[in-house]
Amino acid sequence: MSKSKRLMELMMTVNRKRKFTVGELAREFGVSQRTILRDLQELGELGVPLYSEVGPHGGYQVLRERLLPPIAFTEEEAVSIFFAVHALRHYSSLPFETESSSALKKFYAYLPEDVRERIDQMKNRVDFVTPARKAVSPYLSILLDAAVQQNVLLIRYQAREKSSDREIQPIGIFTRNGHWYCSAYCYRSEGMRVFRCDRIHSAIPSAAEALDLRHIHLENKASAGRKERSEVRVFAELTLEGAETCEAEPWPEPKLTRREDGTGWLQGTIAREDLSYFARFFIGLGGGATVKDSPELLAEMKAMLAELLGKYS
Amino acid sequence: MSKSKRLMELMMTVNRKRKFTVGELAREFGVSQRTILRDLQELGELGVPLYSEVGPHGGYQVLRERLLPPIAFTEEEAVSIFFAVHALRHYSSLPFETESSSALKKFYAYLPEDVRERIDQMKNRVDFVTPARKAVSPYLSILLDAAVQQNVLLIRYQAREKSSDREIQPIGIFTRNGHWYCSAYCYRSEGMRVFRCDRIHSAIPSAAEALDLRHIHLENKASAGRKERSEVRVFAELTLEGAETCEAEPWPEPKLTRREDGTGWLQGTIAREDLSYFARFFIGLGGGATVKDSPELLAEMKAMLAELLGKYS
DNA sequence: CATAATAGTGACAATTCTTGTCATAATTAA
DNA sequence: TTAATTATGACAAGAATTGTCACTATTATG
Repeated sequence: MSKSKRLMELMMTVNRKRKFTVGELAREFGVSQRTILRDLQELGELGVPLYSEVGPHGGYQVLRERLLPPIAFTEEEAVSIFFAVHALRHYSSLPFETESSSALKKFYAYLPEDVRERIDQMKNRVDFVTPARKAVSPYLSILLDAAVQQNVLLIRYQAREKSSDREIQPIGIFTRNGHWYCSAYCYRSEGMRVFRCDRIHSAIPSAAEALDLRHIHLENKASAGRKERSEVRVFAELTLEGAETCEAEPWPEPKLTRREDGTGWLQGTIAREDLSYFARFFIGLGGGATVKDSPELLAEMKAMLAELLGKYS
Repeated sequence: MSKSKRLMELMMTVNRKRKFTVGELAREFGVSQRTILRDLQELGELGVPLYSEVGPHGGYQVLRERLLPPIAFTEEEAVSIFFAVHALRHYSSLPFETESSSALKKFYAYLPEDVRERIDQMKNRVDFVTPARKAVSPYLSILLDAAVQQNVLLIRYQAREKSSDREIQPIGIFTRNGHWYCSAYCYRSEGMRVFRCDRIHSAIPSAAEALDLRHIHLENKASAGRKERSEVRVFAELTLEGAETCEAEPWPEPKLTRREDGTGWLQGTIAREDLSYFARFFIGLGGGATVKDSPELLAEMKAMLAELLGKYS
């Protein structure tokens, strides 16, 4: 094998393994240790961040940076990647150490000129908008780590006026409409809950024993067992416009069903404590929704409407 | 320069230029043509898809696939890129030839094992949600092309019940909350308008002469001149919750201002034709907003509230 | 402390690779 | 036809690569 080829393969091998020794590579490539040493030095000069330690259990390591081997991307693929990463700029908080802008710069810098030109032309003409929120969520990576490792956290959570401490076991985090949320099993309410991450004002590891919830994740969390609680039925008829607005809502319940013509209905049960939330939601739909059920919800809505009407008279 | 280094740089150079000749490279690298020829053959053996044609205006070309040269990404950067591209899967329509999933596969396949493991662990625990819409927007790439090239399109647009034909000159497209929108200068209303792309039922090139709107793009379109139309003032006091909801809204007007404590106010002017939209919006804010101005808006809101109250009595 | 496992250096000679040069084909657009 | 291209082969000078050997230095472990 020629030296050039060996160097390329060495680069890949070295990136694949986190740690390795000179002898190991020498055997693998069928050359002498001396040669590998020389090769490694050359790789270092070419920019691969190598670090070595002598002694038993010593050896070479590639530092935090990994060289991504040459990947064949088509122009379209490169454009997709660019805009996907570009879209992340709207987020004020991310669960990773916001390295996305440096990644984007590198990626952009290495693209062929003509693809770069195409991107430049498109940059101000395509956008993936996310509402820019001022609220930051400093605990995203802690929550995510806890979800991955299935640890229990003790959080201080600010709900409306009052703040409370609770132990939660995160299932995952997600962002919607500019806010970050954390799905978690809440030990206080003994069920799955969704917390808005910018309302979590502290998060520390808890000593509590974790439940085995490894099989539950963001895709299937709806099926997680929940404690019985006071629930009320909901049924609402929707116009086309009303149905479209509901489509954008994240809740698993009540469920939206749509007819051929675009209209539809919402049906399901909600927690009694969410009554006022849904009352306001349906009022916000205006003529787009006609709530038929339940009486409690209708009563809440009427009260709210009367109050508003009073306010503006 | 050693051969290995030259080969690496050659790979990058070759990917940057679309077309090149042997003599060109020989001059650039300061070696003989014979050497470059040998190098190119070696690059070919290493997987770079080279293609050559003899004769005048012949030369070498890199085929459709471009090799992205080895880029040093940190682990965090690679993770960011992965999740950014991963998030695109929520979109049913994209303005590029949806190559994002193949890009993702390649990218994933080439990552070092341990980063891949980390991603696997996080995959079901982080998500960037976008409401899944059923409506598709088949004209996205046509609209985008028109925006880039500043062409005029004749579209058939379905607004509420009636559909109409209009000539527009697209400024750009953007997605929010699961819908795609197109900002464009509308020749019929002689001003900037935003169209929902899934309501565009045809789009063909128009013979009309394009205006010079090259300086206008998504970031600054608000400043584009608009036709005089009947406007009404808006002023509303907002609680913290109300302000947060407003923050997520896309309109440039009325403007949101926030105080230290999180509360704030909305102030500005809106088109008279949007009155009922805003009336409903403010009603949806419930106690979160107290509208103070203008009388027309208040009247509209009162009427709407009364109607809703009547509906549920 | 001794030992073994590591990395790291230097020198040298044998070998292999690389490079430029020259000669020559083949192809093709203009 | 001509000029601009790629393409190939041969050869010799020179440069680079490689393995070997002999060292040194560092450090975890028993």
